[in-house]
Amino acid sequence: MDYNGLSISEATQIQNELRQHLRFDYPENFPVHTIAGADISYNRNSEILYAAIVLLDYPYMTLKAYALVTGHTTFPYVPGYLAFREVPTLLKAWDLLPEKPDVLILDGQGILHPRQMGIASHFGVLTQQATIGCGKSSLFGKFNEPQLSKGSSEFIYNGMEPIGYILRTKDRVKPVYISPGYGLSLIKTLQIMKQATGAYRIPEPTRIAHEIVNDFRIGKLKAGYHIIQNPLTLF
DNA sequence: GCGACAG
DNA sequence: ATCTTGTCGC
Repeated sequence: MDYNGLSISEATQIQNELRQHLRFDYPENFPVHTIAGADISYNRNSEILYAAIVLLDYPYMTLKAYALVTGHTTFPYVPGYLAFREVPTLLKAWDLLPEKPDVLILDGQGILHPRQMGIASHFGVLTQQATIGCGKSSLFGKFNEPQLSKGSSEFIYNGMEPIGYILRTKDRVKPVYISPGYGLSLIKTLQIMKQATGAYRIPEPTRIAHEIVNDFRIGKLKAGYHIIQNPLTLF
């Protein structure tokens, strides 16, 4: 499965179709015992993508396992269409997981998107997997600056409707942008992301995924599914 | 028309 | 996203 060769207008049509399948009504007592982070890495000017999905237990955030794969894309990076570039390779890594996590965190936006179809929503609609988008910068929406202390947040609005949060994950450090991708409510999304945040700006699932995918890209780790033998408590 | 613009 | 050294602040 790939989106290579698709035009932007065709991609927009696909987003408008997929958005009809969005839902955020998974049970309020939705059990979360495992959480995963997904990330992509690549070399400049290369069409080869490196993907990692890391599996951690929740709420302790201990790394349990991870899947590494490479993929190929000719779809360029265009703001608003990141999913068409990265999702196909992420799905390859996803298929390698013997057990799926309760929640998957993606590097980018969920419904915090012009058509409510950021990468986390796109992946979620395709897989029916509960997902959350966690971006390092803003793509869409209006908001006030949160207080400087860790844990402070403000709603991000699409007009009058709150569709995500700007969350300060560390004192006096640039905030991150959180939104539901698929399945989970706004409030549950924020609660999970606060719990998944440790001592660093980037919440653990995404931070660990980024670290591991880079080790993969530079040859320190090999493709495939890996189980951690000595679980390291991250915090 | 102008500015903004995930990774 | 990646490249890349020093530097400012808590």
